[in-house]
Parts: sequence; structure tokens; C-alpha cells
Amino acid sequence: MLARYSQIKLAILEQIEAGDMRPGDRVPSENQLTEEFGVSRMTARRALTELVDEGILMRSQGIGTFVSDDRPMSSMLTIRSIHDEITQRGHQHSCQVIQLAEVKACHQMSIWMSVTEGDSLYHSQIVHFENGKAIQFEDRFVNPLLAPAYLQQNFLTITPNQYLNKVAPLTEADHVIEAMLPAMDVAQKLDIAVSQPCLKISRRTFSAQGVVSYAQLYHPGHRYRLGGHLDF
Amino acid sequence: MLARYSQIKLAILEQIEAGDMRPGDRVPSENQLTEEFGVSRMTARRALTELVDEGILMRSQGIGTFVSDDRPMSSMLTIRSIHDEITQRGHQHSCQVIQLAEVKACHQMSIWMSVTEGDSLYHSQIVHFENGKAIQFEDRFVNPLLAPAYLQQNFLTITPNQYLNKVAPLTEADHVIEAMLPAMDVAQKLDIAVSQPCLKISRRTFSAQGVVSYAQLYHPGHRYRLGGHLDF
DNA sequence: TGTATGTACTTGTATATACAAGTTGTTTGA
DNA sequence: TCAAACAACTTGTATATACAAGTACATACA
Repeated sequence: MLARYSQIKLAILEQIEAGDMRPGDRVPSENQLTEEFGVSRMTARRALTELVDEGILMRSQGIGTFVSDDRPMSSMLTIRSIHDEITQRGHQHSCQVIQLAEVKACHQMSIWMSVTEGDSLYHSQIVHFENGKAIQFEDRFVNPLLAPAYLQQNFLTITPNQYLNKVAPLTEADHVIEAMLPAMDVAQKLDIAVSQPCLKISRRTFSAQGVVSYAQLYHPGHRYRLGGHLDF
Repeated sequence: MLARYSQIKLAILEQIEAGDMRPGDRVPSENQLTEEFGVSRMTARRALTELVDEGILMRSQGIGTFVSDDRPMSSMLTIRSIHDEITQRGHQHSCQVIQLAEVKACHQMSIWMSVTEGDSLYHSQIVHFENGKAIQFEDRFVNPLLAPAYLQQNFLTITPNQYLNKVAPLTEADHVIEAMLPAMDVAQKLDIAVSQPCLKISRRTFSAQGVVSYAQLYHPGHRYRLGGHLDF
């Protein structure tokens, strides 16, 4: 059962999606939504406020709330399997599983993955190679409830990403990209010096049921770049 | 007169800024804030909710609200002025113009900017500061035909990005992100050691008339991260 | 000892209400 | 005619309240 403010959000989004409301059009005022949906003004307000925060709507005091302009905003990072990425370049992909085990969630991890501290998590560490050279060290935690057979997978034939996308299709993701010096063990796994900068991507992926996985991906700075293209 | 929920937000931000609360620390619960500031729970809640939306705090039902990792994040999906990015975090932006001149296009640059080798280009070098700390070294080449008054701008009041977007609205962009060690002169401008990794973004921006600008943006790895969110 | 239960906390959702503040159009009055 | 005042709308801020849902810990019980 969805929260009522979520239902109102969906109703508005559907109308925009269907073209019933176009950019610049006025959406019902808080009071109109209050009557239409039989909720209090604060609930209607919450729906509008969140849509404004998400960039879908714009509002001005005294005037009203409106559908904002279309922002096509193609995402610059599509989430692709490292395997596809490498083979698409015509190169050979191989990988080595370093660890595959069940662990207990520490405090930090429990917050990131929205589980209780001490809950079971699956943990995998895999190094990916492109033409024999290490190109990614993947340190990943997985929610066992959403991917119960994770530990039984043969990651030499299917990447974690591919598997997770199969059992719990992605609906959302957020990620952070940073430049850093690798810890000693990371440097060793990537076969680089500790003074070689790394590109690190920390990514949480969501399915409809919640956080599926938290992955930290380390790439040797001199062997890997991220590219993207934006249209406006 | 600031709204009370804004005052509470500021109070919390100041404590984080001052180091009284560090990443992972617990912030007062809604009820504690209610007593401490003499406001209703909904008002305290609004302060926390907005800080969560801004990525400053994280919260879990039944557990509490915590300070999240405090390094600045910028959305990687949109091209924004570094000035907006910094002021939106409530921080102070300043910058220093190192160079502003007309140069001849070298071979490499002529290809990147789709001009003839030897053609005139405008070249600027600017260091941007967040609360006095260098956060971006911007090395930019501009097509004079599309932004003829570029050299006359006062970049202390308008960033190159803002100006270019005004005279030649962006239609497209592509960029490459990489981790690297800074050259000596870059390290010096960012006031970091040459052994400190940098996040480098190389970006070409297009308007309807063609390539407007080619920029190389260097950020200290330990002071800057790129963040993004994807929906499917 | 181990398990269930209760309690006290946390955040999440929802309502009803009040007044402030900004905008627009109409009406009133000089 | 023109300008001030007003009314009717909008969103913005703030309170008091209630219950739901998730977590943690102590306590009671078998």
C-alpha cells in the first residue's frame, strides 16, 4: 500500500507522462488537491514539494505550481557490465574471484544498505582484467534477501552486475566518483603502485524492493576513464 | 529574519563545519531538537528532512539520523556553474584569474575545437576556491567567433560557464573523467602535493553553432567528488 | 540458558488548524 | 481617470496531535 502523498505524486506524474499536462501548465493548487483526493493540505503539499525537489514541478508563492521544462538530461553513466564494456572494445575479459562469503553488516554498511547492524550480507571481491591487465577491483556487498543465490554463482561466466540485474532488476542507482590513492591491498590486486591514482566509483543500486547492492569499484587511473555525452 | 527550520539547519551545519560532529556521528533526534529549540516536531523534522535531501545527513527509521560523508558532491548529470554549486552548499565562492589572453590554436587544440591550426583562441586559467580552499583549476579554451567578448568579462562576478551559457546556450557536451597525478604547475595552483591524486574532467561544450569551449577541470581528490543519481 | 514480551526510543505518515506573505483582479473613492 | 484599498486566491511557515512502523534493550518466563 503506497502512502497517500505517493499516490498523489504518481497521479500527477502519470498526467505529465500522458501529455495531459505539458511544461508550463498549471497543476492543481494544494487546496484543489486536498478536495480532489480527500486528504489534508499538508499531505497534498508534501506531494507537490517532493515533485518540486525532483525538478518535475516549479512553484511561486502567490502564483501557483507548474510543470517545469523538459530536461532530457541523458545520464552520462549508464550502468553496464564491465564484461560488456570490455568485449565491446574488442578486447578479452577475464576475472578472478578473490572472496565470496557471508558477512555481518557493520554500522556503516547497515546504513548504506538499509539493513540492521549485524544482519547477514553477501560479500564478494573480484578483479577484472582486460587483455590480461587488471582494470577493475570490485568490492561488493549484496542484500541476501534480494539475491539469495548470489554465493552460488559462477562469476567467471556471469558478472555480479549481470546476475543482480537478472534477479532484481535495477530501478535506481546513485554513485559517487572520486580520485584517490589506493590502499595497499587494492594496489596489489590491481597490480599498480600505491602512488598510482585510482578512479573510485561507489555505487548503490536499487530494485523495487530496496537496496540490492553496494559496490566500490577501483580502477587504475592510467588505464581507465569514464566518458559521457549530454544533450540538452 | 530566517525561518526557524532554517535556523536549525544552520545550527546543525555549523556544528558539522566546526568538527563538533563528524561523518557517522548521530545528530539529535527530532524530539531532542523540539526541546532544544522550542519548536514543534514538524519544524525540527523539516530541518532534518531538508538536510537529508541535500545529502548532508542520512537517516534510518527506528535508528536515528547521522552525519554523512562530508565531501562535497556535485551532480554529474548536469553542467552547473561551480559558483552555483558552491553557494548552494552554503559556502563562499571566490576565484583568482591567472591568465586571460588570446593564443594560437596548436594542432591538438585545433582538432578538439574544430578550428584551423593557427587560428585565434581565447585562453583562460582560473582557480576557484570554496571557503578559501582551492577546489578547481579551470584551464579553458574558447572559440572567439562564438563568444567575442570573452576576454572583457570580469570573471570575479560571472564564471566562464555562466557567461558562455548566456552568449551561446549549450546544446550538447561530452566529457571524460579520469584520476591522475597533477603536473607541478597544477599542483601548485591547487595548493596540493604532486603526489595527491586529482579528479580531472575534460569537457567540450557545444552550442547550435559548434564547439564553444574546451575545458580541463582539475579537482583535488580529497576535497571533491562527483555524485549522480540514475532512474530507469 | 534461551526465548518471548514489553517498553521506550527512533523515524514515517497523516490530519486540522492558524496565520504570514506574495500575486492578481475588482471595487471603491478622490 | 487614476490610484488606493480590498477580496480572493496562491504558496510559506508553524503548531499540536495521533498513530504506524522499525529498532534496541531490558525484563519476565519457560
